[in-house]
Amino acid sequence: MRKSNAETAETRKRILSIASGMFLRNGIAATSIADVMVAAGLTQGGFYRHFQSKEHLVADASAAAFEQTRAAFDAATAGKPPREALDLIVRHYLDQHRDTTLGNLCPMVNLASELRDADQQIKAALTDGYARLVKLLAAYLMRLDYSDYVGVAESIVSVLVGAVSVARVVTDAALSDTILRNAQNTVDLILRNAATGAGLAPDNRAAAEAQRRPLQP
Amino acid sequence: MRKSNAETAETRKRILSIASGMFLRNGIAATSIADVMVAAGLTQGGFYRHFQSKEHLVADASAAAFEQTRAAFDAATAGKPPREALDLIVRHYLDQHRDTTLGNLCPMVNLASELRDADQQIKAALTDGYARLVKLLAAYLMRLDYSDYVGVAESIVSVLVGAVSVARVVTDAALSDTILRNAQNTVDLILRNAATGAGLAPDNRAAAEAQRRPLQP
DNA sequence: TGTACATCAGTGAACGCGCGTTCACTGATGTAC
DNA sequence: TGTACATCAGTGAACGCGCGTTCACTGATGTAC
Repeated sequence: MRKSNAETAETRKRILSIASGMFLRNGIAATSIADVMVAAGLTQGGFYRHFQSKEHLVADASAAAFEQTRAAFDAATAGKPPREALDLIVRHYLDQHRDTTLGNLCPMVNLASELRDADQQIKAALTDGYARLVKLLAAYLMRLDYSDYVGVAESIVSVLVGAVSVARVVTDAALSDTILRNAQNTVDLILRNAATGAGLAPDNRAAAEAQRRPLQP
Repeated sequence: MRKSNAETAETRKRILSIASGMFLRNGIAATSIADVMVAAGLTQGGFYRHFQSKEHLVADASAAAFEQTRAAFDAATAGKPPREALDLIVRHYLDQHRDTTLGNLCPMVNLASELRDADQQIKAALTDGYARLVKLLAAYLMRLDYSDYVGVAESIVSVLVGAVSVARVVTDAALSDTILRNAQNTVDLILRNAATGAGLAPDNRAAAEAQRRPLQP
């Protein structure tokens, strides 16, 4: 029953994609290897022809999920003016709470606390994915002339991750909505008031200084 | 070997407190009933004299952890002027990343993704704890005359939760530090620029309007 | 191009382990008189 | 206050289950000649 090399590669990809979605939607501990393999139309024994262990799968699936999120944002915003692009990303990110499509689920929100004590390998994948996401935002912010564009990007991501995390755990749907709306307002406020390199309004000078705090306090 | 009623109540409290700390520090799935009971100086069989199930323990422990976080903030800030109190809370919250004392660990950060699909009972405990934390912040913000003080409090909590979540998962210590510093700056920026009811600087009028977006969009 | 052997994707059962939970039992505490 | 019985906190072993992983096996694919 050996499969051709092309088929094998595709099977691996299929397992990875299915696992990624199941991990994000249901959590890692709640998703067994057998669950994944059955969903992929295979039996659990075959898993180890493609991955060394569940941990390796988690690492690869996290990276894939991050890449998918990033790529979706990238595709949706390519060619758009930067401010509009940022708005789109923010809105899509906050939509995770309702729309649980694979492409719209970020591992940072959905797996963070479950992966807090995970392998270095797994955390490295998350770190890398996070850095890429920040980079994507930072590129737009740079074009909008923010002086500390990476810092602003990181701040925005913190707001997004925090809001969605909280919204997902809270039982009251109205409260979740409010939290997500407040997050959107906060991002707007950051974008309006963070320091830009050129054309600093006098009122923003102090904010600009604060934003530029030295790295070692 | 029956224990007196007073002793029994204290044993229950001890189990709860130990479990709370272990859940926050190591995660729920990684903490077994036996682990908790041994740490409490008992054997696992005795657990069920105090709690109906692990899920009940998780719900109670989450509530206890939230209450401890809130009480610690409350105690540390009582009597301080509101702006200073807010700064203290923010700094303490962000310190979770380094200082993993029980009183300094928030369930929202440390358990959120693990509890995403938990019992209604458990999520209700988290929702309640979150609401109390927001209320604490909102009380100070109200005294500082912010018009949407609850919204601003929720925004600040989102920033804090997000930043600590990300910082905990990222492998690069320097990156973690930067993220936490950016979060502090973001909170400062929010506090500087969110709309206040009285004495609105002309430059903040637009921000004030944006902040007051109607609840139903 | 064809042949012969090695490889290996996938199967399905089994293994071993840890975990939540149960249970019979013990003996000190609580309580009713 | 004292007595007699019921209660129940805590023990330690056992149960049952699900899970990650292993394994012997099958037969199609890859490869060396």
